[in-house]
Amino acid sequence: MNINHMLNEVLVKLFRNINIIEERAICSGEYKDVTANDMHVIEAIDMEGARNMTSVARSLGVTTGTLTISVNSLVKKGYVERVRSEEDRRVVLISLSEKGRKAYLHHQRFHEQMIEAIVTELSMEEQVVLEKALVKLDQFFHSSF
Amino acid sequence: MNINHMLNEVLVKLFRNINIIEERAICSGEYKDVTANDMHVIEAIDMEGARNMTSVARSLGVTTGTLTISVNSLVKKGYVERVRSEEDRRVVLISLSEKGRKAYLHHQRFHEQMIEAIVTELSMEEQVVLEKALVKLDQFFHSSF
DNA sequence: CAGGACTAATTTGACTATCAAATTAATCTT
DNA sequence: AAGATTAATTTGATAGTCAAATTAGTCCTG
Repeated sequence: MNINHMLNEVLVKLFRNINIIEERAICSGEYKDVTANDMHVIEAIDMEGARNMTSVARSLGVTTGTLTISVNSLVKKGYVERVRSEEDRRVVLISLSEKGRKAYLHHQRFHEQMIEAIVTELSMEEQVVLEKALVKLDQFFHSSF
Repeated sequence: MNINHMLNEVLVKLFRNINIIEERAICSGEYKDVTANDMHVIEAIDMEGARNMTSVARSLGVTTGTLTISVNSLVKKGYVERVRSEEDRRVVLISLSEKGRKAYLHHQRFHEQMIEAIVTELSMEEQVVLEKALVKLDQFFHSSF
């Protein structure tokens, strides 16, 4: 089996399962009520400061209407706080609650474990090659779409 | 910035955007009515022969109920054909129509271009390293979930 | 400074994807 | 032939998504 087939196979598998995999990782902890989508929103809001709906929606690549629904549920579950801006009362600022910040950090550990599992047993030179390949993949996506 | 952080960043980006990216690739062609999910079903049915619902559902990791809905829509759009098995009349065999096979091949080209973009400019030694890293990634997913 | 244009967010209506559980229909077993 | 099993579909519920309509607030211009 050549490298192209290998790569294709692994990438196809990732394409198909990446959400399922991440969902399982997210739900396997103490944060059973957090969906993969919820976690993406939590990651986008980020640890520090409060962001308005439009900018978070844009960085997630969804409409603000969609984000409103997601945030409704995250507020109800207690991960996110909603505050109307004082400067411009049209604007809604969203930020992570204490529980939200904890969930965020919990998920970061999943990412760290994943990276650890991959780079462990790879030499420095090999790590550099992997990085190079991933950057190429990223460029491919940016150039094509 | 160290290698772990870079790897994490690229992987997180992939995790977040991989479906959006593939969806755009699928819809950007002449097959505007094919969703990413539709394409996964088409890939699972495969070019040759007819497969029954249960086995396709299993290889997709969804329930047969879910697959029934997906196949309803694919049949309506003309990508998939449904035939009751003669040997066992409980069984439904699904296969790609001519249009379905064309869509499948069209999507394969996207995969090939992607692989090409990654492998190009990597030496043989580097390709071997990349393969090793991807096997690790795959193992991580299998062992953890 | 009032009316109109614009902007931010939410709501609404529609659709896709998903599951578990109930149902239907066919086959196998004893 | 009855009961158990199996394959697929249907049903009822939920999440995520968009486009378009709506609501509410701000800005601009005559």
